[in-house]
Amino acid sequence: MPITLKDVAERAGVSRSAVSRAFTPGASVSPKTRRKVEKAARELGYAPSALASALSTGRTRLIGLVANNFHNPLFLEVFDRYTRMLQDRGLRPLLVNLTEETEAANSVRLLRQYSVDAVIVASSTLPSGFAKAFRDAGLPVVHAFGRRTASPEVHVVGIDNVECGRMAARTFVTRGYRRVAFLGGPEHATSTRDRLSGFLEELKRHSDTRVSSSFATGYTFDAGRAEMQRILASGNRAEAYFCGDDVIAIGALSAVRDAALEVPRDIGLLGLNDMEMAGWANIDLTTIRQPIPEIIAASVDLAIACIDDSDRTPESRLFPCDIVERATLRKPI
Amino acid sequence: MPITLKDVAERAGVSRSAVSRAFTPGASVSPKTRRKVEKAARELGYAPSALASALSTGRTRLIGLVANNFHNPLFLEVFDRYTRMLQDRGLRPLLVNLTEETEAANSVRLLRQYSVDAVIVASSTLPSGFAKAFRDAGLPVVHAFGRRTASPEVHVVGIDNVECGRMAARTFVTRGYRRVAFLGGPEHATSTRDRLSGFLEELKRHSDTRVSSSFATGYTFDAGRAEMQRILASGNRAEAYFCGDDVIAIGALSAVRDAALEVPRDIGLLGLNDMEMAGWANIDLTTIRQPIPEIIAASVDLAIACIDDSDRTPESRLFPCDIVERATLRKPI
DNA sequence: TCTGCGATCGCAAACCTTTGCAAAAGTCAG
DNA sequence: CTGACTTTTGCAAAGGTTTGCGATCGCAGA
Repeated sequence: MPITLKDVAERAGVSRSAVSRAFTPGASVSPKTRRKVEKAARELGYAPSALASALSTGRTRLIGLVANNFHNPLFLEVFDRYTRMLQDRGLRPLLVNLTEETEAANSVRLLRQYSVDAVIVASSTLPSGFAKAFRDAGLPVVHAFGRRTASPEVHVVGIDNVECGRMAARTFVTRGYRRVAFLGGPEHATSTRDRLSGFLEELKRHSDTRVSSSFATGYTFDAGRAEMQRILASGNRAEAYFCGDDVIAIGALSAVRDAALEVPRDIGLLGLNDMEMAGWANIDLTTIRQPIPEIIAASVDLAIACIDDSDRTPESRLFPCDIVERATLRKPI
Repeated sequence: MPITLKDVAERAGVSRSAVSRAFTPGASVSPKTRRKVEKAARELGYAPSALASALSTGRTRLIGLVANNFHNPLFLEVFDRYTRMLQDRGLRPLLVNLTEETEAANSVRLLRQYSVDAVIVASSTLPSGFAKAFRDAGLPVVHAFGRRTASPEVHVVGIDNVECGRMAARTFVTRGYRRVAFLGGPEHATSTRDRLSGFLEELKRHSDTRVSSSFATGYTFDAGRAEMQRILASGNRAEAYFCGDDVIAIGALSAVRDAALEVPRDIGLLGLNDMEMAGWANIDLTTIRQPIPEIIAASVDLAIACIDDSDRTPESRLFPCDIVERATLRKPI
C-alpha cells in the first residue's frame, strides 16, 4: 500500500540505490538522475520510511524525552521548546512519562526497544539512578535541569543552584532586609538543598541578618500556601522569603494576601524560575529567572554531540540566572 | 553491538522463530522452549527491536500526538494523561508541535515517515484542514477537543460547545442575573462561536434578560484582562460574564479586582475548563468543567479502534460538562 | 581512436523481525 | 504398535532502506 523506494525507482527508471542517494545529502548523484527521482517521488507522493532507514543506519533520529513533572506549568514551556528545537534539527521527541515510575529497568527497556539515539532527562526531581541506568544501557544521556556533581556520571545542563541561593541572599541584603527566610520545596530534593546552602553561606557574611528556613511538602501552589499559612499563624514571620519555586511563591503570596498583609510592604517574596504566570498582572512576582531557552538549546546540542561520540566524558554546563524585577520585593536601597 | 533475536536463539539452542514466538502473545510455543528462551533473553538483556518488528508487521505502536497550544496550562494535564494512557496500552506518543505551522503537508510527511499507526489531534484551534490532510494521507485520525459537525470528516471527541453555552445561560438565569455577557476567545474560533450561539439561543427564552458579547484576542491571561479592562472603562458592564476559557476568566478577574470591584458581589464570572489553577485559593473560579479524563480515554480508545478498522465511518463522541461551584458567581436563588 | 581518471551507477548483502508453510514431534485411542 | 490427530518447530521469504564494491559512463588529453 505505501509507496516505497522501489516504486519511485521504477517510475524514474533508475535503481533503488539511485533513489536512496538522491534523498541522502552529500551522496554522489548526477543532477539529471536527481531530477528524475525528485519528479517521480513527487508524483507518487513518496515519503521515505524512517523505520527502514533506521534499520540500516542504526540511527532512528528519535530522542527519548523523559519527564516526571506534569504539574508545574513551567514544563509546558519546556516541552514546547524541546519539541520545536528537536523538530528544527530533524529529530523527533518520544515522550516518556515517568510519573509514579520507580523502576528504571522498565524505562530502559522501552527506550531500547525504540532504539532512541539519545535520551534527554528533563527533570530536577528524577532520582539520579534513572539517568545512570540509561547510561549503563549504552544510551547517550543528558540530564537537563539536573544537579552538578564533582564527578558527573552523565552530562548535566542546568543552573547552579548554590549560586542561585547566594544571589537570593545578596538580593535581600542589598534591599535592606535583615530578617530573611528560605521557603523551600521538599526538603530531600537536591535542588532545594543546594539553594538553601548557597543562601545560608552568603548570609553568613552578613552578621546583622537573621535567617530561618522551612519547607513546603511539594512544588505546588497548595504546599506553598499551606506553609506560609503555618508561618503566619506562628506569629513569627520574617521580612522576606526566598521561595524554592515560583509556584510555591504564588501559593505563599495568596496566603499573605488572605492575611490582609501587603506585598512588598509587609512581607517580601522572591520566586525562582520566572514561569509565564509570574508575569501576570495579579501576581507580578519578583523572581530569579532560569534561562530555559539556553538550557534547552544546550541540552539538545549536547545530546546531538553525544550521538556521534558516545563516550565523551560527562560534563556539566551551568547557566547564570538573573533577577526579574517585579512587584513582590522592595527596590534596592 | 546490540543483542538480537539471533543471539538469543543461539544461546537458547532454538531457532529465531522460536524466540520471536516466545515474545509474541498467543503464539504457539511449548512451555519448555519458552522457559529456555526467557532465560537466555534475561541473561543477555535482550530487548526486541520495535523497528524491525514494525517493518514486518506494519505496526509501529507509535501514535502521533499533534498539538499547537503550549500556553494554556490545561494542556500540561492533557499531555500527562495522554502519555500515561498510551503507555498503559503499550503505545508511544510521538509529539508533534504545530505552533506556527501553516502547511499541513509538512506534518503529513513527518507522520508518514515514522509510520505512526494513528494520529490524535489534541487541539480546539487547529484548522480542520490539518485533520483532513492526515486522513487523506491514509492515517487514522481522531480529533480531540474538536468540533462536532453534521457530517464529520474525521472522528471527533470533545464536548458540545453549544450545550455549554446553554448551560452557562441557564446558570446565570437561575442565579438571578439579568444583564449578562459573553467574553469569548478569538471571534473566528469555532469553539467560541458555538458557545456563543448556545448562550444566545438559551437566553432568547428569557425575555427579561439583556445580553451582550465581546471577544478577547486570544486564549490568554493578557487578552482576557485587556478585554475586561476595556469593558470596565466603557462604564457599561454586565452583571455576569461567561468567559470562553478559564485563563481568559482569570485575566478578567485580575482586571475586575484591580478596578476595586468585588467578585461575585459586583460582578460575576464563569469560566470554562476547570484547569487545576481554577481551584487555587486566590482564584477560586466558578467554572464549567470539561471532562478531560473521559475525553482523553475516549480518543485513545477510538484511535486504537481505528487502527484495526481504518475506514470506519467518522463519529463524534461528545461528553457532558458540569458546573464546578466556587466563588465567582452568586449561589442559585 | 585510445587511455586514464573521476563521477556516477547498480548489484546484492545487511539490518532484525514476523509468519506461511511444511516437516517433525507429541498425544491418544484402538 | 499403528494411525490419525494436534501441537510445536524451523526454514525461508518478506518488509524498505543503506552502502561497499565493482562496473559503467563521460570526458579530456594524447
